[in-house]
Amino acid sequence: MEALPAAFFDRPTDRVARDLLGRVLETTINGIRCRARIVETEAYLGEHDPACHAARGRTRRNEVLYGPPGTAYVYFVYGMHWCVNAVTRRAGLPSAVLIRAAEPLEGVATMRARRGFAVRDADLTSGPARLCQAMGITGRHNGLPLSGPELRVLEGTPVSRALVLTTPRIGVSAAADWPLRFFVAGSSWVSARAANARFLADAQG
DNA sequence: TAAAGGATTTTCT
DNA sequence: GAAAATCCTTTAC
Repeated sequence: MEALPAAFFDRPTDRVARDLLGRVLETTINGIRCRARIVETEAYLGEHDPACHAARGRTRRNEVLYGPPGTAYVYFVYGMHWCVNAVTRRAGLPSAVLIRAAEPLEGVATMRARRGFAVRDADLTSGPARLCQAMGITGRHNGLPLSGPELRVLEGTPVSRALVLTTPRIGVSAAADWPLRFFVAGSSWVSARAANARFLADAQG
């Protein structure tokens, strides 16, 4: 399977987020290969998007967002978790797609070991920080191309149907009421947050 | 089964 | 000093 070219990511961010569903995230760390099929993404559009890390301009933390498309933006949150993004659009335009959940395909035993053997299968990779922990992605990978030896996004098989959720933030600080843009494939491996948003969307008709 | 609170540290005000 | 693109455990119903 081929890695997606940088040109794939040099497009409007919401389109990249939609098109990443069904693609395959691959890590090869210490010679151990893990693969997972992406089932949930989230688009962060740029400096004008208050949810985006670049909303308040360029800082040391977010400078990778301003770099070329097709690189990994890996950041640390809540004092303990890593999350991985694919940087989109040309250098100077700070936007990215957060990879929120995936379905384990290969290297599942390693994922289980990294996550702790007590976790249930359904919790292995169903969240942005869970996914990074299972795949072995850390700050070491920040700024690396997504077609490198350790970290890649492969062609996979794009999904024909997807759910697009534009929702208020759920379960985070109450003051933040700007919309988030989730893209979800039909899968049982989505995060609790997307499942909740999906439920709310259904409930509202 | 849902809701609430803690963990833990970087980042920016 | 406060908040953060989260996860996990505990507590209550």
